[in-house]
Amino acid sequence: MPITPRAYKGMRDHLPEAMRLRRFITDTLIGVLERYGFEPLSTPIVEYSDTLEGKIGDEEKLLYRLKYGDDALTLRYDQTVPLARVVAQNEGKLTMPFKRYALGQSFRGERQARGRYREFWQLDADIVGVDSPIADAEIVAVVVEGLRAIGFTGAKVLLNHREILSGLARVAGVAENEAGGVYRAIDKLDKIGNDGVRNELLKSGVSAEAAERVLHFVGISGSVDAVLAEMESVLANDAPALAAVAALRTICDVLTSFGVPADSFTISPSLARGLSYYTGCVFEAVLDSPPMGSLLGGGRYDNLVGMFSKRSLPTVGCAFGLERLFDLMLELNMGPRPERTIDAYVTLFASDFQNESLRLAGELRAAGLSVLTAYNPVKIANQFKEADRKGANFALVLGPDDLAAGVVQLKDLRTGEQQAVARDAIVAAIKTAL
RNA sequence: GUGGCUAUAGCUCAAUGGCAGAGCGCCUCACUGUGGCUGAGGAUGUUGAGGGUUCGAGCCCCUUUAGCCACCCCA
Repeated sequence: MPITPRAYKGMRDHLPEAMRLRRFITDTLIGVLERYGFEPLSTPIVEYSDTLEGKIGDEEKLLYRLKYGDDALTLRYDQTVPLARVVAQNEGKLTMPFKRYALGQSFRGERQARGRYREFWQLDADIVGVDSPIADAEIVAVVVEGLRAIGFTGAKVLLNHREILSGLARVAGVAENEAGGVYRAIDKLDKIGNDGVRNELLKSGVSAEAAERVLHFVGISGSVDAVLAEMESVLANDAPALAAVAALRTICDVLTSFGVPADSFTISPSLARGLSYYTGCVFEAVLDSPPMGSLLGGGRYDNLVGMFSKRSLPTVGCAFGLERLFDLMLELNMGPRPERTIDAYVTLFASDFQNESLRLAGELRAAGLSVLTAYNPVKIANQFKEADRKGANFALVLGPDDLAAGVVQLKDLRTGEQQAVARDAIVAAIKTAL
């Protein structure tokens, strides 16, 4: 009795057509990262459980646990904790600052929702071991450039800073234990509007007066310079928050120096992005048009990567979530058009001549072309049909007449034009016609 | 975690409780050395799974699985 074939819930197969788009996304992004000097890193999908435990609080029930003999193992749920482990384990071999990118899947047993899967691929980029705002700016630049390179030309990065939020809470007179509720509330500003945020603030116990101060602050808008200046005047007496404003100013200056377009980044006082482990700047990439939610996020977390190390390892990074980018690009019909990926399809005329055809295929492959051959000398029309469907640019025929004449029939499947090409000139003919 | 919606051919979807269909795709032929276009023909279903009501269930009821949407939460 055959069982019903099905992929495990929350996990997906990617057929060749989908994989071509996914490869386009990751190849393009990696190209950008390598221009910024990021180096590739790969770590195992499985870690000892004690490496991952205790890092994400009550989310631990989402972890996939494995047992192999006496080994307690866990599938990684992100690529940041493994980064911390590998950095600590190889301190002598890595020169700081360490700029690495890592492409791979992570696993969380979450209930499925739009854009959220139990197996998800991310391309993480982090700069470890330096607290310079230049590093923050590099990460933001990579995000802008990367998103635009894969086709999100309207992508924009919203910037804020953890210490500015803390300073806001202090200046507005919000009790320390209410600050979390404030961050959660203001992060929804775009979604629920001013009144919605006010309700949430009051509901979480913030005084009406403090709520109004918070609302005024998150309403600050305008050019980068104007927003930063206004923030400074509101935060006038809060030294850590003022330092954070200065850091944001430097980041924006550096972005401008890098040539990052001014319309691709802005300061957003309402951006909170969770709170968990960010310690410095935080950012989020959004789409202006069409208006979509967050594309990806990132920021500075100075206490995370050093957790297995004696040294302090300030880190800034981001993670391109492949699932979200992929789903969006499919939905918006983005990405390169399906293209022909096979250079040549060599037909088999008859078993008697198949060695000649296969020898020809071998020569084409040796010349660097991607080549398919027929496997059975079925009716030639069907072989042409298959060549077309597989996306071959050319179909080649070596029949008895051609062998006698010392030629190969070369048909361009894109134009329908066919010519007889001398057997020893065939590689050159294909290469020039490609 | 809460609430709602959906599941029918490979795909997108129809079908008053009464013979399971269409479009696209697929296969064959027109065309025994030439794909796409056109025309003619053909195949395809345990109606997600399990149970129940009924003379009779794709349709109604229960259970289950999976997916989608909103909320919650959030790397």
